[in-house]
Amino acid sequence: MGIQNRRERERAERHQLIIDAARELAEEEGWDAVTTRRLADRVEYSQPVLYSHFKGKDAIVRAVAIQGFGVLGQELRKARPRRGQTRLRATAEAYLEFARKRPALYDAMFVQQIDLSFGTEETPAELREAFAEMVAAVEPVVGQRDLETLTEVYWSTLHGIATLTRNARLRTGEHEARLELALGALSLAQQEDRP
Amino acid sequence: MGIQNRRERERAERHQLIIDAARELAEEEGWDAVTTRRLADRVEYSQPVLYSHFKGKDAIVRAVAIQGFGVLGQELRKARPRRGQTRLRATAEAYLEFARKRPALYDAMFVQQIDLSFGTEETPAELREAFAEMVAAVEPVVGQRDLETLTEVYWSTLHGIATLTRNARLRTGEHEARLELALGALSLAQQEDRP
DNA sequence: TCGGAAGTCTAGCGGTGCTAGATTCTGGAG
DNA sequence: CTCCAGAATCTAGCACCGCTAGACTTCCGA
Repeated sequence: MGIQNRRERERAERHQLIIDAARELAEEEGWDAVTTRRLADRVEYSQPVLYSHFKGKDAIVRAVAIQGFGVLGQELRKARPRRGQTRLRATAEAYLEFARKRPALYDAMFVQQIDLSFGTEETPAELREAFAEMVAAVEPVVGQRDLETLTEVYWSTLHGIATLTRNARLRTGEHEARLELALGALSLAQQEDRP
Repeated sequence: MGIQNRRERERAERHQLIIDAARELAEEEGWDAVTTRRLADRVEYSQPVLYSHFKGKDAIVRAVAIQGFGVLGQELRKARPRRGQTRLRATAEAYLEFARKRPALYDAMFVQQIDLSFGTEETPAELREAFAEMVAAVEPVVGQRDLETLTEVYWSTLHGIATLTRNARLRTGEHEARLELALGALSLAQQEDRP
């Protein structure tokens, strides 16, 4: 009994060890460098051990991505508006900073194909919670509009800025101006609604 | 002389044949299925022939992407506003339709890493022209704002919607509502500026 | 007619994700 | 303490990947 317990605990630890090693390797050298051989080397087990924990490489990336949503959720939760700053802006800045500072993690969450759908029953809690933070940020400016839809637009804008910036498709150095314009646009309707 | 001419012509035709075959294969089975072996099979030449035309596989994807921007530019140019529709909306709808109907092409342009930077001197004409169409769509609603920056925000929003929709990260069936909200937000400042 | 250049191919390198089957380790029964 | 079943782990290999050296074939011009 106790032995079984220890084994399960060790197994869970190794499971997490693999996920961490994959994330670290990706953050150091990009996802192209994350091969099953290098990953196995890093955790000091042979390749087949990976397959006793995950169905395949995709499942490992997927696990990294889900935990990435957990980290994103934390970052957004921590982002409290500074003096004179709206929550909409504080959250947006935190989101974009996350995308910029952890490109490999963001990649796993959004660029690598990992078959992770939102808004269905089996959506992991991490995803739901991160989305909830964005809903809360949008709520103060929603006005007459539909809250969830507006949040999706807000998120899309941030995601678009994040990815286009990364691919060098936007002018550099205009980051602040873009954010200003984007947030201004999303908020303005609120002012419109006031008499 | 005439012989040299014919050879160059044949070479150019084969160059385009390779690009078309790569695009078609990607559109049929996704970019994962585009291997140099299968591509060589399809154009009925051996692998090394590909390398006499392109530096490597990346260069082929890059060529597909650039021509993709050409197609996108055409689609946006064709998209004239219907009765009572703004150009901002007509262009947005054309953009999103392009992303939805040609996912593999859109992938090459934005998801596959192809080292294709915007806004520098060596930016291909196709990219510049597609961007110019978006600038023209945004111009009527720019108000006091900076035109290029607003276009980047517009583009980011569309790109975000396109990619998140594809990865099933947004609710299905709310497409129209999202677009309505997004375009409304981007346009509203214009009305604000009026006395 | 024939030599050389241009064009094209075969065969192979080191890598990939993944797995069958051999081997080692472990813990409880006798 | 010994032994063995089953769990845990590894070695070795498959079919495929991007890419290329070097052999071979084709064709033009002297």
